[in-house]
Amino acid sequence: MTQLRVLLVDDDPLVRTGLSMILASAADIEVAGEASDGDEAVARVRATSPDVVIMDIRMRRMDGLAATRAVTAMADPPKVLVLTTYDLDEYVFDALAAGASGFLLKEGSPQEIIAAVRTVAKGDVMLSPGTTRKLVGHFVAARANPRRQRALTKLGALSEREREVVTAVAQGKSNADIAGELFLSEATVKTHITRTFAKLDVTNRVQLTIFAYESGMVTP
Amino acid sequence: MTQLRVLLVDDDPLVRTGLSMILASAADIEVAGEASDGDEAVARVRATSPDVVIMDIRMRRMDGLAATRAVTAMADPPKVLVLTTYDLDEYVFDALAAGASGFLLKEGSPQEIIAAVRTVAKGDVMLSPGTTRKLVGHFVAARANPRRQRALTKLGALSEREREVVTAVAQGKSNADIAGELFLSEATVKTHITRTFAKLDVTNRVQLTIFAYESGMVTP
DNA sequence: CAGCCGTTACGACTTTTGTCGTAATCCACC
DNA sequence: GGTGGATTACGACAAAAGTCGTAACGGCTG
Repeated sequence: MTQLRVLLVDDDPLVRTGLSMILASAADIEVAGEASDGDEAVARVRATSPDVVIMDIRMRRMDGLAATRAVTAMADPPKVLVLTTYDLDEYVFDALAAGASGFLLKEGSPQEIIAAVRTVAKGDVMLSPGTTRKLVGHFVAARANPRRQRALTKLGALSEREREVVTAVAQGKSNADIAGELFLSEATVKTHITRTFAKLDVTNRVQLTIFAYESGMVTP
Repeated sequence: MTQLRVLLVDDDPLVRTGLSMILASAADIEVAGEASDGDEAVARVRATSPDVVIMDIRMRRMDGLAATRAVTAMADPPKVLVLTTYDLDEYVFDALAAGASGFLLKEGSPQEIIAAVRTVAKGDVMLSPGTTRKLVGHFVAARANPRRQRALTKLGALSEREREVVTAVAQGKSNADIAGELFLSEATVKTHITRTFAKLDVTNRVQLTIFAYESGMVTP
């Protein structure tokens, strides 16, 4: 097994030194380089292709988020471990979206830091308990929200044909479009639509579209 | 610190015995009871109010998901640790939505099982690396999808007024409604809307609504 | 300061959407 | 075997949405 090569990116030399010393104590980890801002980080990644990048989120010049995006967009990208001061930072979700594999609290113990590097290196995600909870919360909220539940029960009231029509409406199609697609007259399409208005308790096709989105019938 | 009281729910007595023996080896954990199906589980929770319920997901009678929902809906609910055979089971997300705090693989080591109980007992979420990755993947997919990105750039082209109008449209309001709300004539509202059609590259208000949802301007 | 662009504003006209009354068809249940 | 409810179907009419031409106003720039 070869060494895990790590690139440190932080505009504070002290932080870099600290991390460097901590990582040096792990036999399987090697510091492959350092950078003090985002632009430099991208260049160093290109030059040294490390396994893991430890990236401060707040930096001058290109910020950590942009740098994370840039780095993870490269071919055969390294894993990015984001360095934050506070857990539950608002940046956390943005960082995940930017391609980060995990977070490192600046006050983390040496063991935690080393463990985090190993975790992301092997392809796992390293989240704090709080972040995980928040992520689950997001997910659950999106799926369990009461409006969605109500929407789902109503959905059962629709016939097959009506569901087809609703789906088409929710894609922004005109009645004429839908009629052509389903081989109906426009008049019939309208009947179907009006019936769904009553069943779903809405008054126009925009509200029908909103319903379709809330129920998960169609998705963004 | 008092003992962590655990209720075991599995229709296989052997599994219950195994778990019971493993948990007995932890000084801070005590098995408060056992149940062999969902209905019984709900009754035992009510009777013994445990801190943690270890719940098999596949059971006769009331299944584990329904039981999880029932249990977490109670007042001062216990944490539910779901017992699954395979990681990345499809049930995983349903279980989270049902209120589970974590998952336990049936092949987990005794230490892992004990650690999981302690983790959920203190309010943290216990996910396997694979599940966490999947969850993050979901989240990232929802936020980083290219359509959303395109939508966001177009959003910048709208004036303040236009954004107000679009938001109102995407809530299913009629032009007359919007005119009243913003103190405009209906004609003016129409002008604004038509202008946004051009800017956002859509042809009717349903598509405008779809845009608003995709861009995150309004959410379900 | 004149000219220009973008925003806000309006009304007349056209097109699309939505309502209503009506009817044929199918299926379940008496 | 028929009766009633749900589904699918249509057209005529009313209402809303959308188009177009036009114009006032503010700010910015040459």
